[in-house]
Amino acid sequence: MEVESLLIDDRCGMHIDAEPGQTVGCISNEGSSSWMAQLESLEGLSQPKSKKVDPDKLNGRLEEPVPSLAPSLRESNLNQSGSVGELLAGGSPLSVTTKPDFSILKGEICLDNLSIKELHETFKATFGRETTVKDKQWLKRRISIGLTNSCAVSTNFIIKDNKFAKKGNEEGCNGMYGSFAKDPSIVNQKGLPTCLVGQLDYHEVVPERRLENHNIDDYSGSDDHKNEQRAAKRVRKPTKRYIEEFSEVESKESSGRLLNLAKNSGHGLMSPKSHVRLVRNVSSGGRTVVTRLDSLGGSGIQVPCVSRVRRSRPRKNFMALLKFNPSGMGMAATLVKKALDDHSFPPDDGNEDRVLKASSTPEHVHHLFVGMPEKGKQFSVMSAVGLGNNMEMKMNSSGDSDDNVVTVPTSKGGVRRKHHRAWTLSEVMKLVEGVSRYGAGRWSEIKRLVFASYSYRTSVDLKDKWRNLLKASFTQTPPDTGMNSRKNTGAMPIPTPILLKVRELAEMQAQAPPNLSSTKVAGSTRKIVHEKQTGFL
DNA sequence: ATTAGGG
DNA sequence: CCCTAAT
Repeated sequence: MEVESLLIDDRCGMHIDAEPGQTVGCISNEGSSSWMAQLESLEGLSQPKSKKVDPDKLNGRLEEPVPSLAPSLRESNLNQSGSVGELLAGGSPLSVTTKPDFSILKGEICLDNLSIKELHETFKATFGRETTVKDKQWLKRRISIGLTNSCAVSTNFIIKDNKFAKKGNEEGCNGMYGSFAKDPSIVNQKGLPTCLVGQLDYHEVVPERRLENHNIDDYSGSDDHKNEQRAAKRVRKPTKRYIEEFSEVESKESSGRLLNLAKNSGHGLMSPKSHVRLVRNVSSGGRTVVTRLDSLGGSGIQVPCVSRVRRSRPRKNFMALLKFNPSGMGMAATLVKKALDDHSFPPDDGNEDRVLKASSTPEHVHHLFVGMPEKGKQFSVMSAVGLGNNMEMKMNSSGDSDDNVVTVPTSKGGVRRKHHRAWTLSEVMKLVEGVSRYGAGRWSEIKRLVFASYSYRTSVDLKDKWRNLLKASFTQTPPDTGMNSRKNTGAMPIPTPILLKVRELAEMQAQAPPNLSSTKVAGSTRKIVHEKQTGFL
């Protein structure tokens, strides 16, 4: 934390002196030339009098620093590993995969003043990938770290006692790297400056690491973790609830990406872009687990991304079986149940926020047979591959309480169930209309005829909603029951006219409850009901 | 499979 | 919304 704030401060302070439009902080790791260019430009930058450096000049001066820097490196045995010398001298392996567009990062780098959107842009410029995180603190921190690790630890900074400090202007590269060499605490076994090591890890310029699927987002890596811990406090493992929640949100925003991932990973053809943006973890089993960078606690950690699918109730008989042998099944039963919950695909649910479902398609699904000694039977359940990987986490992480009821905090204080779908006004109106047409109670009818397209509304839902509407209509319409407007529920208050209509229907149907006898005898229930109601409409 | 009602 | 009993 110290380091971070220090960095930000420095950056801000430093930037005040800098001319706008000037790249600050040696941002680019695009290639050797730019790297050196940045060093050079920074030299100028640190001097208040320096004016905007025009690109041409920069290029013209490119040659100069290289020779001067290289010798100094040799002297400080930094090039023992070879790669470092290469890295700094040219042909840098840096950013082989990642090609951030640092051009965006001109001028304003004082992260504190940036809006979320700007931070996003900066983030993209820094890491070459998008982010959906809206946490300003996190963004700033991440960008800060990114820039630092990138190569910002340039001529303007030296590292001393694990802390960054601004360096005098004309010290030159010698001084900088000299200090590295002199301070053993910041030089690792290979003699690499720790900041550079971090840089390597961070941008996975080392081929082997890339093969291990470490990438920008992967902070679970041990090495990265060490670096990370220095800047951010530890955070607890994400809970199941958190994971699910975030996954759902994310799935809406990046479902395309995820789909892309699923598709590409199967063919082993990841587009460069998606490679940068997505986090793919291929476990030893060869299973693909989608993970994502998370902002939990402000430090990036990798969190399994559970594909959200609208759950449907397990088959009744299945539940019955579970009940028959709740203890015998033990863990297995629970696991199976969870599998059902998370990976059963309803036949309908045609629209909205279900896109993700495609990413956990049957190919990733296999049948799991669970023996039932008592019954001498077997039954199969759907279980997604990869579930096993998450299973332990899913089970354990929910150690705190967890009654299997996933709730989500609302904008206000309260919490609400996970799979809640707020009733829209149009839905309510349709409901009312349906009731008026077919009568309250005929919910399967209404569902079929009016809510055919709303797959997520079951007849029971309609019924429940109607019940609520009734309550509301009799409650609220009179000059605001007792106190005015109950705490403004946050949910849309349902227009009074509709409520009135509801009450009308209710009162009317209370008087003339659908007498099955007559309707059945008459054989034209609908007509009767309809006629009665139209009179009031 | 539907409904009604309680939770 | 979920769950269950009663149809």
